[in-house]
Amino acid sequence: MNVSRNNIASQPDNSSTSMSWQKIQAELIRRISERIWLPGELVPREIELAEEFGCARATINRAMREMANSGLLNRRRKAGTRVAINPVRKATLDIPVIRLDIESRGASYRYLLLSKEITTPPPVIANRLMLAIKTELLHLKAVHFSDDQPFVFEDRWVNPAAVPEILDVDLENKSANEWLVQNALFTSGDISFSAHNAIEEEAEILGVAAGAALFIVERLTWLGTAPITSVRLSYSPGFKMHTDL
Amino acid sequence: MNVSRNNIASQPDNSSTSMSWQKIQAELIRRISERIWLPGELVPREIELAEEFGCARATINRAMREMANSGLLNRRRKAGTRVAINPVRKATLDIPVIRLDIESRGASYRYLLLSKEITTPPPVIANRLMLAIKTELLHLKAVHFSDDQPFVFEDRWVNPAAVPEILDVDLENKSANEWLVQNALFTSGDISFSAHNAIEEEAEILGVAAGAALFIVERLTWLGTAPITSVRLSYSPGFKMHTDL
DNA sequence: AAGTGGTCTAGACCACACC
DNA sequence: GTGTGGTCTAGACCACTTC
Repeated sequence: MNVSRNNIASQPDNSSTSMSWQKIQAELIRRISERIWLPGELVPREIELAEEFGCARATINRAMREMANSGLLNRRRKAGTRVAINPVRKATLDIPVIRLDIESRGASYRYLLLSKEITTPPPVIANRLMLAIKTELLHLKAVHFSDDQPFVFEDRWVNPAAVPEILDVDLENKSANEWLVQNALFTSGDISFSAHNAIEEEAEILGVAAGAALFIVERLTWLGTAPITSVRLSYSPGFKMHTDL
Repeated sequence: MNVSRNNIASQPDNSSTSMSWQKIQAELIRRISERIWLPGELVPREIELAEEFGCARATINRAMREMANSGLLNRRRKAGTRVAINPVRKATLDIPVIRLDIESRGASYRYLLLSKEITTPPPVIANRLMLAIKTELLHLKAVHFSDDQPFVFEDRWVNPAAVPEILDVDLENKSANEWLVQNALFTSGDISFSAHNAIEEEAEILGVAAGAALFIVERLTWLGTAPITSVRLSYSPGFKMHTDL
């Protein structure tokens, strides 16, 4: 049964391609951005739009569901779908392995383990990980170089109870960053970004003046209810984290 | 080799709920995180999984499509689906209106427009916006206060050709940030985050010492091929941008 | 109680990439 | 050519929320 799925005005007819939901989404976005549908306004029901576009309700649902995910629409059962009043744009940041991040910028990668010891963490770290203060953790410090320039200083605490294998890994040659990404999938975590004036240790390691503005990433990851690792990355001045919207 | 999880007939219960694709996704994630499916390994085809789970192929597709979006799987037509070798975790950052950001932290919001003029931008701004250097733009400087403390300094260039209405807006009382979010949906853009030592102007406006580490957000937005605005936000020391993974 | 979105199904066709 | 994922359909049932 061939479906003549071509009715919205005079679309130059990609009826041969299966881009229907994306075209519908583009049209809905147009109606919002051109203020044909105003912020806060109730938009037609899925069934009505399906009739208008001559497609199945599932196709409309796909288009609108993704718009709701990206913050453009608010949808509630029974209450219907409304144009978001404050369209919260969501930016998606990739959190890559540092080596790949550096190499993708066309630079050479080198890694140096500065220290590795098993010890009890300071209270602030224990609290973040929700572990007893006397719990012994693996404490690592390392530098990642880009074209032989210090690029990022890594200060990491790992909970061996969550990933015991890490105690046997040769961390001189493979960074904990990379090993953990490949071997310890986490189920949840959080990340924060901030700026911070370099303290002496950071300045010395990164080869910059004390007080230089460093871009700081702090990340905490969990496997179920077990904390895996807490890491603080200090990026050399000049670093920018970039993404498209 | 089939696994006969004897679930096809005797689904314990959740047949009453419609959580099927999410449950399937959770099971697939379990197989990856417990290394039943190894990184780089080809996983069964959609049809095979549909048979195994006793569901339609579309349900498997929904589960796996979202896993591919979040970087856990790599999918290619004909080549099949593989477990990602370097699971690039993606963090989703909300980019809210500054006022709402401050208020959601439980603080009071105040806004002060420092300057507003129509002028030609410096070359670096014109280049970023891909406009001729002599194009006249609206240049705004403003501060957003949180509990009467300077929170972020906003330095913005707006292209009136893209949003002529902004010339008539009372920007003393409503920030360009908020007006643009509500009135000038963009179709694409990019954003970058970095750290930067406060120069004198920033230090004075934010009430901090020169050289303090500031968290910088630079954002550029487009409506189709027309540049809308380029903005640089300098956050007071102590600011952290946070998200869950 | 009723209306709306969320999800599922069984089948179909197609685009794309590998052969 | 051929196999895999990407998408679409028409219909169905259900969950959630508001009435």
